[in-house]
Amino acid sequence: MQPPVEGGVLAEILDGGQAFRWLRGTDGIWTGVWAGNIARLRQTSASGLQWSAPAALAPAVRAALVHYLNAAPDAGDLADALPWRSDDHLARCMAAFPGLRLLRQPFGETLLCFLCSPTKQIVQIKQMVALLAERHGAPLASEDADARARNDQPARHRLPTWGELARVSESALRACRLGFRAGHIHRTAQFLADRPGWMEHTETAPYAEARERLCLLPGVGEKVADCVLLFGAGRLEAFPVDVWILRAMSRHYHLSGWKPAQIAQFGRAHFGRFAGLAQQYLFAWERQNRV
DNA sequence: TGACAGGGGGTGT
DNA sequence: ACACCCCCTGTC
Repeated sequence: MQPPVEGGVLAEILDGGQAFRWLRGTDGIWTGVWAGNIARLRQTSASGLQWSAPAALAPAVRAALVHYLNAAPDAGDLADALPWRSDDHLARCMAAFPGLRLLRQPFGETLLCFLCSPTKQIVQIKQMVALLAERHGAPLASEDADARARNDQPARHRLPTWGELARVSESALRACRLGFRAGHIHRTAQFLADRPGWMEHTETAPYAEARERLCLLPGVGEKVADCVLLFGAGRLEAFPVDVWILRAMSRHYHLSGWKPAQIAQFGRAHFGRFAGLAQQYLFAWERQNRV
């Protein structure tokens, strides 16, 4: 596989707020689950990456992983197309996180994870989705039950589908430490159950239409909609504005006092077609240099 | 080791 | 502007 990253950038990609289902073992190996896939990733050198998967699914996981990590050889071209030549702060962010990239996660799973995200930090979001998977998601078919028993490890589960979530009570969701997010997820599941094909249509609709449709869902506002489109649908024009981006734009672009919607519009205009990638660099830099 | 605030990557009213 | 829900974290 094409070496995707350098240094600590792998952690920023897997555990920096795009995805919530990667865990780092004490040995430094990352284990992640998405859709029916499970993979282990290890940084072997400054820019080398090693992966493994259960033997039965290794060929499928290899293909899925290349797509998921956005690791095609031309992935770097996207970053080069950003206006770093005329934007000193962006250039600085890009230099600090060489090889940073946007994941291509399953659309429905991304929606579920970001419905869990409001006013929560990464550790807590990971805890919620882990409970959702464990209690309401199907066990991964590929895992070797005997090996699990020997290691005394619990089975890994995929996240529940929206069809599965539609059959889970709100109180059962609340028991997954979701707080007020349980109602949002419950009502979104009912909404989707009543509208077959709604998600598929939304995933493939033009950006503006897809964003409007997502905002119809309970608990989805402009920020969450943009995260779902950016991390779960490959829409690089999406520019999620959270408190970190608000802070970054205030500090480095002299836009203090601007409202999130204005910042989003500015971001798309200033950074161009791949504004969402620029957002990810700014976000990573701001979070690393938090006060 | 344990109790106790404080605040959190947003949305909806 | 404020409630929503409650878990993590820092502090005593």
